Amino acid sequence: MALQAESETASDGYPPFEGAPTEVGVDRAERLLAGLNDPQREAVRHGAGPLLVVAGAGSGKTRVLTHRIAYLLATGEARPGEILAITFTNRAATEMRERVEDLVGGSARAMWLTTFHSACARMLRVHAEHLGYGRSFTIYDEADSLRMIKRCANEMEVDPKRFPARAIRAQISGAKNQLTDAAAYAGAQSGPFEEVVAKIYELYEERMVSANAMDFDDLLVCTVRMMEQFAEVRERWSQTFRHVLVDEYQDTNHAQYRLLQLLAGAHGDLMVVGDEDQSIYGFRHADIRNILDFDRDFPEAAVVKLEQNYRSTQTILSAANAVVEHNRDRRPKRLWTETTGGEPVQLSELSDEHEEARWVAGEIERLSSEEEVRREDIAVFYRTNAMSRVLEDTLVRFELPYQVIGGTKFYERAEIKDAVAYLSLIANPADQVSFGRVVNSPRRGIGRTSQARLASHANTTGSTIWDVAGCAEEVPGLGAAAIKTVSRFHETMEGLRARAESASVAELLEAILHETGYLEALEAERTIEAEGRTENLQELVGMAAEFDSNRQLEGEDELSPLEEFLQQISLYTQQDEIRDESVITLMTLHNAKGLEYDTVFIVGCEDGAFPHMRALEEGSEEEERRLCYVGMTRARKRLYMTWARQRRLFGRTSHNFPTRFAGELPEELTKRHESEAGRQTGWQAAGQSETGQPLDPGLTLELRTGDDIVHASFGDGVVTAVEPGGVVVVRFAEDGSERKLMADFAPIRKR
DNA sequence: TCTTCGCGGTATGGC
DNA sequence: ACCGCGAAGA
Repeated sequence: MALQAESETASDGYPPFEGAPTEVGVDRAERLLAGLNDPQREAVRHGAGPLLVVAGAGSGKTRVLTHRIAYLLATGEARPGEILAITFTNRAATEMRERVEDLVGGSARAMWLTTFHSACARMLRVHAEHLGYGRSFTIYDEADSLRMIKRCANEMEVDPKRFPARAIRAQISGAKNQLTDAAAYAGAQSGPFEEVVAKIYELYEERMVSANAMDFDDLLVCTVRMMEQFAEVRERWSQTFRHVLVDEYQDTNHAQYRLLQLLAGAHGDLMVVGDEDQSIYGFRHADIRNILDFDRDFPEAAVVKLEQNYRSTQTILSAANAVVEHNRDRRPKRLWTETTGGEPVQLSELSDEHEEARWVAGEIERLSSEEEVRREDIAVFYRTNAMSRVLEDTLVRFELPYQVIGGTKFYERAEIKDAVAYLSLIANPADQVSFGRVVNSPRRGIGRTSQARLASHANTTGSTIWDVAGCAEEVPGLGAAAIKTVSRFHETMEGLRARAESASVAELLEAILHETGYLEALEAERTIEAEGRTENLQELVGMAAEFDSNRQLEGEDELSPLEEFLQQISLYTQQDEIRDESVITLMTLHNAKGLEYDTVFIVGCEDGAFPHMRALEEGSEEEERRLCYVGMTRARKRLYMTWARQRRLFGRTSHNFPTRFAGELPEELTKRHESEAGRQTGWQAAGQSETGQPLDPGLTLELRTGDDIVHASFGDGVVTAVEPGGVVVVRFAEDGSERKLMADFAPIRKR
């Protein structure tokens, strides 16, 4: 087991080769198969046609993907430029590239080893004109797109209270991922909300084209549309990419599915790797049916199952299996490993989030001193980012170094967004949202009203916001002072734009920060926060400089350096964060996918938090369970799950019961632990009344508004509301507090 | 017309 | 804890 797991990251030791079908190549092909188990080998050697690899957690799927790529080259079935391998995150793409390079050397450069979104962006740059876009379109992140939605809603005089922009955006995003365009959506509308969305959808599309901007969904949707409408474009790419490989197929949505059909439909050389038990992106419109129905969509598809796990102990695997087997949407599958036994899964009950954090920190200290566990082999996972706060505070007090992956992202900081917006505006003068972001930042006295006039003039005349700013005196209603400042701003930006032709990205960025007065305004603030912002901006300049120097080496001709830099950072999020060595890692469960650690803590294992209430309301209990499965299977040797009876979140205290998934752990694989403080307060385990007798779940299900109940700890109360997901709201007589309880689990009784 | 201040509502997950 | 909004002051 150790042998294979270790060699995964190491080079296989062969010199690089260029994939010609020579005798040496054949020899190499054989050697590529040497370290693989039978199903892995079958997947790597698979001939032409569709292939589904159902790869359980830790079964070596990246190994199969990379070895298959190398194998295709070694046998001469593919040349490097014919390979398109798609992952979901940049992190996964980077890892794949490194490992392919280890196997085949420099020829990996000619391959597209990338994410769906950046592959689409790259293809769209080439053909943007087909869809009415310019090739230097800006990519809007969620916040940018939300701003645009708000503008549209405002313009349409939609009441933001009745129809929140976020809800509208979500609805439009959902439609796009189903490849439903504005016209089709309008035709199918069925209520006041949908009517509003239909109107805004149409205007939004229009405004996005005028701003020469695409949101994340557009990248996929536009690529699909382009290939559907222009046969020559489709043929060009499907002929280029004779071999398409997709990682994490269970997370594809409908648009991505359609894209793969268009790309690989003709030749059918499509290999998808995935695991329905790890499908955790339903909220992003991922469709688990894609993987479950793959062999129906592609009747001639071969299916290979990888069930041997090279990561975890049998105890951890059995526990994870036991949990996920409660799901219905899955193929029968059981992970196994050659190593038997292992430490039991430890389930700990703590009184509140502080005690939980102290307990985790204490256990980490104990592991480091008694068992010589290294800190970099330890990770703590939580369901929501907000839970990292208390953990961080506690780790600081314990003087345990840690890093947080995700959370507040570098690129979401206001000053970074401002700087990037300046760059975007220079690359794409039509970009209304970026213009709106920077025109009054630093403060120039161009407020809401003036901005609205500029935007409205641009929309009515059909010219770009940049050109409107260039002749501000023509804008109706704009005051004399505003005309002056806008013109000055336009002049400054024109100068910077001219500079962009020759300057490097870092030079341009520095010039922007100085000449627009941005840095000056920050310095004038004389606060600690402003200092931090300045440092962040310096960091960004440093990143640009690094980009510039790397680029001179690589040299890609399709895009200008500025455009490429912008594309990179708009499609890049926290996963490329510098991974610190020798510290404990904190992250959300979603972020944990694809990673592994010797020791894993999953904190906040409480019903309502995990599974999350919102998820339960949406009917995604199975997805939450998969998330649990993903978290558990990250652990190599030791797995801890903790829950807190009380937790303060967003200023409210919730009273909790352990996650339902804990109840699905086999007793013989679990070790339960309850804190001292826990015993003092005398609470009972979930699902039991004050007498220790389990409550009849059927009884609690019948609760209605107005029912009088008795709670084991809070005493008498009255049901004030019954919510979806088995939740009841109870107002207690003793202190007048209102609490949400899980009817099936709370120690309550009808009176 | 712009800015600042205080209020209330809202709060999963991430390319 | 954060944002957007309205009111009030400059």
